[in-house]
Amino acid sequence: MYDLKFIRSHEALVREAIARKRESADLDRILELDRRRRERLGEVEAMKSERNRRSQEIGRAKAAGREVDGEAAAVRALGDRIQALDEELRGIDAAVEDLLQWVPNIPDESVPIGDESANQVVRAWGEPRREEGLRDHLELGAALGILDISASARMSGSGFSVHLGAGARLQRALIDFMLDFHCARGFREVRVPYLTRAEALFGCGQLPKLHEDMYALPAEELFLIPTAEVPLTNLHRGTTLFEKDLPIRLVAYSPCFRREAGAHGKQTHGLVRLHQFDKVEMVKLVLPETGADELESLTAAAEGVLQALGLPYRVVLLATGDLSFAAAKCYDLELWAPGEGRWLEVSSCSHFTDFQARRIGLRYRAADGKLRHLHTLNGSGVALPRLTVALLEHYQTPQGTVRLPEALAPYMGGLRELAPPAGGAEG
RNA sequence: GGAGAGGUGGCCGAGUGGUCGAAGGCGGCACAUUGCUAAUGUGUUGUGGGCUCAAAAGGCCUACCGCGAGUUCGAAUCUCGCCCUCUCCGCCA
Repeated sequence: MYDLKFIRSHEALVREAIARKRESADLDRILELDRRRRERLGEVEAMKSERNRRSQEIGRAKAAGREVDGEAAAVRALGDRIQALDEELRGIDAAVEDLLQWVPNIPDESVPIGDESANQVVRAWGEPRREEGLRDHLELGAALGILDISASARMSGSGFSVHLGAGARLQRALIDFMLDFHCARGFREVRVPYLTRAEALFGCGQLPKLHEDMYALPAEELFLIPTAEVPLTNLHRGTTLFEKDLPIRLVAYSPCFRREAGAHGKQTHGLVRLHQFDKVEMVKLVLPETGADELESLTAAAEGVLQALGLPYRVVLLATGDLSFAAAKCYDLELWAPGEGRWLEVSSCSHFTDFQARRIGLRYRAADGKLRHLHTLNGSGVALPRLTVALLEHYQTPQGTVRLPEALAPYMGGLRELAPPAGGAEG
């Protein structure tokens, strides 16, 4: 969130950002309210100054034994007028606050302008399999006895999944593998709450915009997290860090909960879009001047996972219209899913500049002694269900088995291949 | 869930109606001094907002002692609500 001072002095930039991100923040109204606010503020502060001065005089007069009733009554009247003005001011502040929440982050200069069609594939890795007759993950999962979507549907409805046997272990193995992978590269493992308050979500920019996508527990005033980004980014909420403590690189596993309101359709079958899914998430808190580089290395970290698993992917630089509300720049990582015959987004690596830091109250004391907001970044490293889709579909063999990447062997108890259950027994 | 205690500046910790943005200490910074990255001395050191200034510096004003209301001429200090922490009891994976 930007403050009024910034918006006042960067009006054109903000106006452009709103348009390019296809947001609808009412900048004119904000600027008008800002003018009114400063006008009123000047008045009320002058009156407060007077009240303070006269109150002190009353104190001195009383100490000297003089009578003060008349003056006290006069100051009281002044106080009443202050109260009325303050109330008006509070109203203006609240209105401005409401409007400010809808002002999006400004896209970085390197971000292509336009809608989804302006997204740029910046690089690709690996050879996508494109033969005919490849099975999709649902067929493979059923044949191998490791995935049962209808079982989850019976108890929870659509948008959930049940993994069985080696399939369940595969999920656990992937989580462990990814956590180890990132920890070995300087990220600190964190275990986080899966329920947070609205403030934490607001800080990340999930609220107010994505309210409809959130699972809420009204009785507790808590929300199920849509991603571990929320607890990780809020880890140091409201504190002042020292420059020497930065960068802070965090990684956490968490389940993620999303209502995905209105998202049901043909491209969401199987594990492609779920209400609950597992994800390993990275978050960085960094110095502003290193933000751009940190985004590149963050993206590289997520790519590292995919490379270690030998899965073909491509990196997409999102255009302004596709960029999320709080992001200034974002790379999506997409895995090739041969059975689906399409690319699936498994990671989103974003640089939020100081947008989240302002909302969360994340500052650091710079070497020159000044307080500044730091920069936040996050990236999936990576999301499990679609990774599973790509893995099953990519490593399927003509024999109906699925080979497992060598990197997972230690996490699978040495198992190197998923095979259909023998004699119809359960896997 | 019940009973009690408490939340003050980067940290520790005083402060129960006025001159308190807040003693003292630690830490930080500057200078001085000492035969050296130690010790000592002196000074300095919060944040947000508004106005002023071409800008910066500076200056003036205002707000902030967990959060929000209230009492009062005047609130860190009194009252109410909320949040959080700690201790004891209960419950519990």
